[in-house]
Amino acid sequence: MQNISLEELAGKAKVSKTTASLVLNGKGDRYKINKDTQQRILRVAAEYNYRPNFSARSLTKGRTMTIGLVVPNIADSFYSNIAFQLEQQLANTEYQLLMGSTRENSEREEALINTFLNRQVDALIVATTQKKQAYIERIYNSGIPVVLFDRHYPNSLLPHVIVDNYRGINKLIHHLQSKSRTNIGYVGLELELDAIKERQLAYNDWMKATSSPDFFRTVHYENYQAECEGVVSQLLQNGVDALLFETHYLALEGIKCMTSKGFHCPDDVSVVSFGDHQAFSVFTPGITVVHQPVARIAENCLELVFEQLKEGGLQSSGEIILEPELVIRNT
Amino acid sequence: MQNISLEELAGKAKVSKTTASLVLNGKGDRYKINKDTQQRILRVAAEYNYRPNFSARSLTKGRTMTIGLVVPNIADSFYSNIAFQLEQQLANTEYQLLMGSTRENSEREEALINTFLNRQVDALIVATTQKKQAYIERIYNSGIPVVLFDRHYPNSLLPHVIVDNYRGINKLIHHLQSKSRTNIGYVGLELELDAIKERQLAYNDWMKATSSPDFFRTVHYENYQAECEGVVSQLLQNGVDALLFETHYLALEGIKCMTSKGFHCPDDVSVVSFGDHQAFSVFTPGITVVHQPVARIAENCLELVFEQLKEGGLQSSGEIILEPELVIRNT
DNA sequence: CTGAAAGCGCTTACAG
DNA sequence: CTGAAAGCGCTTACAG
Repeated sequence: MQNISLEELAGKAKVSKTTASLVLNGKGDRYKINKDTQQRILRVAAEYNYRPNFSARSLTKGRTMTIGLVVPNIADSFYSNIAFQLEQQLANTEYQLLMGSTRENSEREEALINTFLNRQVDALIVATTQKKQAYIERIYNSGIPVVLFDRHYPNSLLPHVIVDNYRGINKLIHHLQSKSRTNIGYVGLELELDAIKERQLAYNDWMKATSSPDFFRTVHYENYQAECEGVVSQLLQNGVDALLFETHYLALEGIKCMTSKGFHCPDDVSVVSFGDHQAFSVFTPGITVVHQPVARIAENCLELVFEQLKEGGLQSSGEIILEPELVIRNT
Repeated sequence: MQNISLEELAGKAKVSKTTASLVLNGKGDRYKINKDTQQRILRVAAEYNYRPNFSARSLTKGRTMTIGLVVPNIADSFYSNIAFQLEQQLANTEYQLLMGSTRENSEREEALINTFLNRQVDALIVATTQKKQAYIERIYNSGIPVVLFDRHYPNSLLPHVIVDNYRGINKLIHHLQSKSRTNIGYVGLELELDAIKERQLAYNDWMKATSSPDFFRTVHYENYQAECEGVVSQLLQNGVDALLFETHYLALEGIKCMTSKGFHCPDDVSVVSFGDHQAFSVFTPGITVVHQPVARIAENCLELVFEQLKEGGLQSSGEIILEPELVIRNT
């Protein structure tokens, strides 16, 4: 098990480091190394369980075969699913994922990216706090592949894969209307994120267009549990007949509050959510949601990464907008 | 942004690489480098945004400051929470996490560990499929720090932090009994894991001791959703008044089936789960669970890692058994 | 077909 | 107080 070096390996196989290295890297045939010699080298390598030193290889090749993943919270089911997908799709490549959570803190985001850069990751996939545009652009412009997902910077050339947030909310509202709900409460987050703003805009546009009552409410990310409770009970008193949650964890919190107050879903008030969650198909009634295509998002992120890693660099526009899909359940 | 090397940096600061390296690594005072010289070096470093090449440093120091985390599934809330905790607790250290999912496939586990080892991770934290004892022991014995969590190998010296599975199930059963439930159905997994066996043993011991009817059932990991449905509806027909699920995702699936069949919880049948889930406090009624102390598990894993990394190596027994905590909700 | 040698970018004895 | 030099373990032109 104890690592032997290329040099020792070469010694035992009675060849030079060059030859050993060539063979071990599958270039034996190309360099017309004797079959016997090749066999010998391979045998010795197997026998001593030779592990090429990754740091040394990275140093000479200038690549670490590592991709840095930065998300707000890896314990959040959306991001952990993205991580899982990325990892699975990367499983048959040489790439590995290094990851970290920002907890929506932009300082932590910068520190994390910085750490990853210090480690010479070959690319960065980040769900940004959207407060580090200049910093990330500087990195991107210095030649390091970057792809943003879930959140992006409008008016920026940074490659990104996002979901059509506006349409997502629209779909939810239309669905609710088809169920004859008109007093639709909206529970969102107080965050400076474009993805969030888009969702809120969709609701507000609808509200104005239909002259619906203003049941638009937001809570703070850091204290969403407590605030959500307050907002929901207030909305309930105001007589909403539907509650639209901007994100899955708000919906979870909201449902908790609703049922604790004895309100029934969907009879009293219908609940829908932007973003799915394992629990939503388990609840009775099942919660209708707009689903974010996790596997597709991961796939597209990697496509953009590899496109940048390739010779000519990014060829496409670098913008991928996915359609969120309405999953109709019982609400 | 373009990286400059130590050599260039030294050139610009008009010192040798040695001096620059010393100062940059905070050893300036120890080596009594002139204050002025130090200032100059630091200034140049800042000006050119010097990033020491991590691969080069790893190569010379023989350490990568990287810990490999191997779990069955990073999208599983239990493991993603562990990952989050590890990452947060590691945030003020130089260590980073590299992670991968085995999907309970032991071949994939070996491949993953192998990849991590190729990358010279400094330590391994793994929730093993429990089919790779010899392989992992060989690694451990070769001097690489390893800590197992969630699953371990009984009769092995591999350091591990686990939960008292037997007691966990016991607590759940006692709780159910205190609610006067006697026909307790058990839904578990068909997996060769000690953690699982312990849970099942606890149920079976209780069953025999109390001459309770045999409502012990298992499903296959790969097809648990479909099979769970079958098992649960059968148990329901058999007239159980309580359902004990061996793990959170089985409970989720079971509840779905139960409610779809019109059974009410806890009136008709009370549901409890080994392992908590975000949804369980949202459901009405709240699901009583035995909670796995995620933060403590992560903390203890790191303690064992660092103990092994330290000079003398492991001093403690290397076995940490945590108590699962009963969280009583409405069931 | 195969080897000697340079180089990747650091750190750290060793000198002075 | 500071520098020249060796060495970490690879890869890859360059020779022959």
